[in-house]
Formats: sequence, structure tokens, C-alpha cells
Amino acid sequence: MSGAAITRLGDMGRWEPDARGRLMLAALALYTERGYEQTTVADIAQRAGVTERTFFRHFTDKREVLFEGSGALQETVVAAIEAAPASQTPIDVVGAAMVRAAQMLQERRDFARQRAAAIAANPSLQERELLKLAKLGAAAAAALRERGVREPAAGMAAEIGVAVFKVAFEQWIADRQPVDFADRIQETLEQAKALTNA
Amino acid sequence: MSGAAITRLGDMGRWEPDARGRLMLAALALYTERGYEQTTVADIAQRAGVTERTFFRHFTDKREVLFEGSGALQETVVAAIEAAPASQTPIDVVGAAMVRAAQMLQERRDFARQRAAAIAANPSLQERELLKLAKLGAAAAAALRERGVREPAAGMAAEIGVAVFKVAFEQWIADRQPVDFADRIQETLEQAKALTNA
DNA sequence: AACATGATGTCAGCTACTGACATCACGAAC
DNA sequence: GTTCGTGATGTCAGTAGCTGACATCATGTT
Repeated sequence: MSGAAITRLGDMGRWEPDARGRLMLAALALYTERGYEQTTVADIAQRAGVTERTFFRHFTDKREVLFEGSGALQETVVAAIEAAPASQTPIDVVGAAMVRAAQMLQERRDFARQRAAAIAANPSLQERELLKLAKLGAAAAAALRERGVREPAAGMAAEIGVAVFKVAFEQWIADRQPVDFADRIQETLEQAKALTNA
Repeated sequence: MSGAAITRLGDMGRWEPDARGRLMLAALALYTERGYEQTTVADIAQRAGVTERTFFRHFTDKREVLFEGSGALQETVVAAIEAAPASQTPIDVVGAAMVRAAQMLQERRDFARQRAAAIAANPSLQERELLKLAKLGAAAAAALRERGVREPAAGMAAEIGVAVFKVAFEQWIADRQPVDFADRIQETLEQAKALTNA
């Protein structure tokens, strides 16, 4: 069935293992090559050596296949906020959490870049990315509230944190020379502070 | 053809006028009554007294019918930024522009509330709303750059402005007593400044 | 060797959305 | 007042995203 699909050495029989991973790779490749709209779910499935139906068993829709890691990212941010020392200000708590998030992506800059390019090229994918970031912000706000930060401070601090992440991310992948993503976050956070102080 | 569609006195013949407006009203009503997913485009069209095809001539998709005013809002914000005195800081420029935007919605609080409720109830609609806000932010950032504000300050200031708008909007429609939306913006902006100063 | 299980394949069907073409109401030209 | 151009609508066929129901197959358990 799998035909020319990626076959590894360790094949212990069964179907080709890791259909999920193959689907993610196939989708990113096709979105990059011909664009999101010109790619059909059947195309992705075929390239991964499975059926269209199987695609929808692993991912809720055609967009979600690009957003696998977002859950882990959110967990990291929330954990960082929960673990922050009580003495820190809300903004610095969120800032430190975003640094943690940045460190997760640090080593996969090429991948992050290709993915970002695909997303930037299509409004549908942008919408999904924005929703993920909004959820990240909501989770961060909730974690802050858990620490005793009141509204609207919690919500505002979380929003600023996400904004810092967005702006820093863009700069990070735009840079010619690979710079440190975490450093970028710090710089952008300082920028935000400076902006609101004048 | 129009059947029981809303008929006004001034009917000068022709088809029922303002199919676009009727579609918008029908959509909001149905999204509120049975929810977005349980509403079919054919339902909306029927309620408005037109065909499904006509719906798609007026709106690009099933979500867009709820976001008619977003273009005008963005123009208002950009115009306010362009007209701001040169002495103001970027943050205050954006803050003032958001106050202008708030004033546009001020008198239609009930409508804004119903619309917000429908959006809050469905992720698909949230995505679209987030995209509109992101575009608003991008336009604001561009307007700031036009005034000489450099990156990443322009992007960051715009993001903070949008964040202030989001947080203030939520509080505005959550309040029991109708308070002044513009006031809420001001307060939230002060919150943001206080957060980044400690 | 029979069986329970999880992942996949197959198939039918709904709905969002689009292109192509016909039609109709109105106003302008004649 | 008849003809004609135009813009908005209706009709129809077709693609693609997505789902439910059911069959199948590889595994390892008994």
C-alpha cells in the first residue's frame, strides 16, 4: 500500500510506522512547494503513504498538521510561570517564561523558518497560528492569576508577553546570522519597557 | 421570491433592497440562536430571502459576514495615528488611536455584545477576529513607521495598542453598567504602563 | 489456533465554496 | 415607448474539506 513511501531499515513489519510524523513532513513539504491552497489533503496522504481518512484521524483539519508542537510550548510557558520566584513582577515572570519557550525552538531554526514561511504565505494558516498564540496568552494569564495577580493586570501582562514573543520571533527568523532567540526576547522586552516609560 | 423577508415601506420595486444588510442580520441572529456550526449558509440565505450563491457574492466566506465594520475601524485607527501631534510618544499615539476606535463602537454596545458572544462561542470565528486584529496591528505599525518610528519599537507599540484594545473591550462588554469604552482604554493603557515600570 | 485490540481502508454523504451561464429589473439611449 | 446595456440575482454542476459507519488487517494474548 505504502508504495514509494519513506521506508526505514528497522521495519519490523506492520504498517509503516509513524504515519503521523510522515503526514507532518509531507504537509510542510507540499505547502512549501506548491502552497497551501494548491495542496489537497489527498495529496498529503498519498505522499505519506496513507489514506485521506487516516489524515483526519491524526489531525482535526488541514491546518492543524502544522501546529503539532504548540501544546508542548504552552505547557512549558505555564510551568515556567508557576515555577517563577514570588518576588518577580508579572511582566518579568512572563518574560522569563517566553525565554523558556524560545529555548525550545532555538535548535530547530531551519524548521521554524520553513514553517513560518508557509504560514506567512496563507491567511488561513495565519488564523490558526493567531489562535494558538491567543490560547497561549490565555493560559499564561490564568497561570498568573493562580499566582495572585489580578485582572486586568494578568491579562495585560500575558498579552504583552505574547506580543514580545511574536515580535522577537519575526526578528529571529529574519536575521541573516543566527542570533540567540532568547536574547532577542530579552531585548524586545526591554524595548517594551522603554516604550511605556517615556 | 422574498417571501417573508423583511419588507419596508419605501419599497420602490426591484428586488428587496439591501440584501447585504439582511444577510448580516440573518447570520448574526442564526449564529446566536443555534450556533455557528449548526447554521448552514443556505439557512442564512433563505432567512434573508436570497440564494446561497448570492451570499457568497457579498461575503467571501461564512465567517466574514460578521466582520463588516473591521475595515472602517482600521481606517479610523490609521487616520488617528497619522493626525497625532509629533510630540507624542509612540505608545500614546497608539493609545489615542484606540480611543478613537472605541468611540466608534460606543453607541452600539448591545450589537457589539451579541456579536462578541457569537464569536466567543466558536473557535472558527475567533480565528477570524484575531486575524482582523492582527491586520489592525500591522496597519498601525506601518502608520507609526511612516511617522519615523523604527522597528522593533513600531511593531511593539502597535501590538501593545491592540492588546490594550482587546483587554479593554472584554471588560467593557462584561461590565454590568454601561461604562465609557474610551475610559476603559485609558485605564488599561495606564495598567500596561504601570506593569512595565515596576 | 481463536480472540481482543488498535490502526487503517472503504464508502457514502453533507456542506463550504467556485465557475459558467441564464435571467430579470432598471435606467439610458434612441 | 421600444431597445439596449448593466448590475444583481438565480440556476446548475463540480471540487474539496470533513464525518460517520462499517470492513479489514497486523499484532500479541490467551
